[in-house]
Amino acid sequence: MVRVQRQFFEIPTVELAEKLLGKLFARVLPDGTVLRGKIVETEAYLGNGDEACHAWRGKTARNSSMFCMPGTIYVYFTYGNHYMLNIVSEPENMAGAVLIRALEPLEGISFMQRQRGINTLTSLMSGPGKLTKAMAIGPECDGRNLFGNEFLIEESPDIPAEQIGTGRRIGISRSLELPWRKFILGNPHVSKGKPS
DNA sequence: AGCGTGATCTTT
DNA sequence: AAGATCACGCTG
Repeated sequence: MVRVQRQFFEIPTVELAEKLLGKLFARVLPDGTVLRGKIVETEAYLGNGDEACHAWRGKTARNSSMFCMPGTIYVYFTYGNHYMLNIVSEPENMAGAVLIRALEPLEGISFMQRQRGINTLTSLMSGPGKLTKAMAIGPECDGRNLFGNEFLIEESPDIPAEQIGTGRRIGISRSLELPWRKFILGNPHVSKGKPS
């Protein structure tokens, strides 16, 4: 497996949301267990002009890692239960991130199933809250990055444009008009959530 | 379709 | 200090 270069993340956020489709997200646990999934659904969030973005009003304690260098990981807690995983984009001190909404499980599946308490595949990581639970990603991961030995994005061929679906983002109430959700058409691991 | 669950942010 | 909101997931 070949990791993507640092420059991979240094492109506009919406473009990055598309480029990440098909790439592999991997976590290596301290005991050497490898968890790996293919990114099949993403959403772009941009600090400037996007009222659905946590950082649209500026930097706060919660969203501060969104202002870090591209390739940083932004993890936050919501709805009293769920952690969300984002990959930070845009130059340092600018806010932007791509929410990872769904992964197709590839490796470490028994660990993931144990984490989730289920034994199916298509509902294992088909949602942003599900995939963090499956990969045991919590608040301690906020602010880490994809350049060490724990979290990696690995190369895989780009998804052809005709296989990429685009639409409104899910579960938000503002900036509904921005078509910044991207997903692989027909992939069974894409989340079942519907746009607002 | 309805609700749990708790941090964060806005408004008083 | 109180109230609203929330980049969700599960039951029914």
